[in-house]
Amino acid sequence: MATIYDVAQRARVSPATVSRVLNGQATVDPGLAARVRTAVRDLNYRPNSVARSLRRSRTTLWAVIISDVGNPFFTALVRGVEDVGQRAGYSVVLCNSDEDPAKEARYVTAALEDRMAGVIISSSGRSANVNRLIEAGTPVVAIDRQISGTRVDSVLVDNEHGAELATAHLAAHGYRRIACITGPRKLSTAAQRLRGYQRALAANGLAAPACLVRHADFREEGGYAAMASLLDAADPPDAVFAANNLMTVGAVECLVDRGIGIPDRIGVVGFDEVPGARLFRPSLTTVAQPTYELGRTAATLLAERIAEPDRPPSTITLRTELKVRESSRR
Amino acid sequence: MATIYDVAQRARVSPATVSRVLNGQATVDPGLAARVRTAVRDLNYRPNSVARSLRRSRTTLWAVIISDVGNPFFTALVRGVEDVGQRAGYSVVLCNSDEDPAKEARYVTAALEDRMAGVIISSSGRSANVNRLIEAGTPVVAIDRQISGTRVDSVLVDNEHGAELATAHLAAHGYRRIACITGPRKLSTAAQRLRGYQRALAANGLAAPACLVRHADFREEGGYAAMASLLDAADPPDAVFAANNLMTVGAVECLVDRGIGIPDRIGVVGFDEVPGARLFRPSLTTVAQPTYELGRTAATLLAERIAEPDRPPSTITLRTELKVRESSRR
DNA sequence: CTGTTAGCGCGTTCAT
DNA sequence: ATGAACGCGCTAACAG
Repeated sequence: MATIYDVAQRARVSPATVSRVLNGQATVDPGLAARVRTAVRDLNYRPNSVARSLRRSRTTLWAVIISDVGNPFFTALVRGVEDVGQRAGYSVVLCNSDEDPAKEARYVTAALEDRMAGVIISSSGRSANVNRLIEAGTPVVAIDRQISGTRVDSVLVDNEHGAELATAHLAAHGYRRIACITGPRKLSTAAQRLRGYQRALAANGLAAPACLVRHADFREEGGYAAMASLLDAADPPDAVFAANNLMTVGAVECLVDRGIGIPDRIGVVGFDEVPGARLFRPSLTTVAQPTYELGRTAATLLAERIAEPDRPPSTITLRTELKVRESSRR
Repeated sequence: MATIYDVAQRARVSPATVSRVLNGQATVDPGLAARVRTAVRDLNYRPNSVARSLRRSRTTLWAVIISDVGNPFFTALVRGVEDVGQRAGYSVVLCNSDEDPAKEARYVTAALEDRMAGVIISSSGRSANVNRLIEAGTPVVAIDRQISGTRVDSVLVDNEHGAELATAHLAAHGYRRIACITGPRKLSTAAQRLRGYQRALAANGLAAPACLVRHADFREEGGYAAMASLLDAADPPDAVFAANNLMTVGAVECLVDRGIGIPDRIGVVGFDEVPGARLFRPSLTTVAQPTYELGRTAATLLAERIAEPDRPPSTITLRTELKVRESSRR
């Protein structure tokens, strides 16, 4: 593949002039510039961005580390990141950690070695990986999940408030034994949504026995198993709040399999919009998150931090919205 | 950030020795190797893979260019690519073209400039972009969609056969006016699935009037509109074969909105598994594709081509499977 | 087995 | 406004 020297030779100028024409910084004689552009076209020249990155000591790559590419929540988010990133001249490397801290660590290592311009991460728990990036001076933005004990730009949603609204809504519709299927203990989102649930119960004078709470894995299977376990308990619930989209699907599947009517025998509210929800009857009440916006915001924050590395970290919290549909009204 | 010279100085060896220890090619005196490893740890040294790539004239990045990150078909595929790629030492850059040839062209340019080690592409129609890659000597694998007029490694599924099975199945269950909602004319998958549909009709002695065929956009909205258009026609169908997953969802939504019973008034079969299908009653009959395997196979092929650039291109066709469920039996 | 040297392709001084 | 020379960090070739 042609190099800048080949172009220079063909255009009878120096490589420096070619570089100037291509990057449009300094002024170049129009005649020479035209010769250069012709030579570029003739040789089908593409600048080598590896050499460029080495010379400039910076790349145009962002890593987005998420825990599940199969979850529409994350793909919507990635789409938001990508749209903003591409506009700012960055390519996005999608890294799927599968909720596995070891895999996440490998991606962080790769981001470090590739000298990525920035990282957006929805971390699977511990702050160690994020700290490695910060120590190396790599711009980072935490998205969706909070990093405890580390000051870092973050884009979150009002998890506690959303969960509280969802639970209060169930209480307002006469449900009394409201269960909660939340996520892994280590994840901030799971903890915050559980807290919102508990606060709503307290505010409505309802008991919040531990036997109505399940910690699952934020996946469909986990939601199914948790729902089954709640139903098999001594005193089953009459409503359930599931703390993410896939677990909501699992829980509903379990109810359908057992022929338990929604919303009559059991009311259901899920956190985050559910894939395929439109096909399901009754339609599902959910706490909607601005997923695409989440990605856009994180990308914007990352671009700003790259431009201004020393400014203090900021946290942006986006609002959720309760979408009342049929699954929660009896 | 520390360089290989910093490490060499601290370990009192030459940079070349550090390189040898890190890459494990040549043999190095155990004592020196230990000193190097200590220095690496002390300085928290990370090799600069930009410099390495420049020196070696090759990178460890693959681009996967797909048309819709929001479609579970593509995310499953990407997951397969990524799993194989990571094992072979490659990171995967996910590029979402949104079915837009211009956006696809930009990603191809980026892949070229970044000297990516390889590209896996589900191209949105024309072969021009793929040809640019081939001319530049970049290893390419076409996935899901065939590239016409260009010899290139390809991983496809037996679209025509799958569509034929689906349509024949509807005919066998007594449906007589079977419609087809297929994709954009330019896409090989759309054309092949349409041909399979037509062949099955012919084999079963059924007419195949053009008024029963719709070309939509492979998205939910398109499926919905196409279904509506079929229902509003003079002589509506009693069954429909939808040529991809999202259009199936759209078509079913349309039927639900209009209160048209499935499978009694209209039988439904979709190509590719449908997101959220498990929640839907009646359950949907589909032509299942080995999506994850598709990705794995393409990645394997790409790795092989990188190792052996001059071997003749091969095409691998994976099998689909008809999953008979409730939506097609009356 | 180890060190010295050169160069991957580019952008950026510094002269002119 | 243009060109010559250097070096980003690394690894491969060669010498010792």
